[in-house]
Amino acid sequence: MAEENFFKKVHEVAKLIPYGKVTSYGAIARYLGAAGSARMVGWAMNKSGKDPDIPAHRVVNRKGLLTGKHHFKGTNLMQQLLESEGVRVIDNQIQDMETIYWDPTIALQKD
DNA sequence: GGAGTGACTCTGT
DNA sequence: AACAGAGCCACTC
Repeated sequence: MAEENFFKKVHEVAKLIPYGKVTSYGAIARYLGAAGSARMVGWAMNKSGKDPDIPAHRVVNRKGLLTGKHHFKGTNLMQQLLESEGVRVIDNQIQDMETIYWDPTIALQKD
C-alpha cells in the first residue's frame, strides 16, 4: 500500500524544494493540510535522515533560523550545505531568507 | 491504551 | 516591539 503517512508527504515536498531555496516547516505542514503540525514536519525530517535525497538543510523555521542544524551529522554541516547552494547564512540564520524563501503552497499551488 | 516528545507557530501581555 | 505561554498533531514507549 502507498504509505500516505504524513511523514512521507513531508519527504516529497522537501524533495521538491528547488536549489538555493529554503522553506519553513509550517509552510510544508500547511501545504499538507496539517498547519498545526509544523512540529511534526521537523520531526519527520529527522526520519528523513534515512533518505539522503531529502534536503532537510533547505528546511528551516519561520525565522529562517537553522534550528535543526543541531540534528545534522556535523555541527555546522547544515549551514555549509546552504552556503554551498548560494544561501547566505550567518550564525545559523539565513540572511536573505525572504529572497530565497520557497513556499510550496504557492509554488505547488494547484491551478 | 495512556502519557510523553518534538528540527514550530501563534497569540497574548 | 520583545518575551512568555499555550496549542497543535502525529509518532514512540
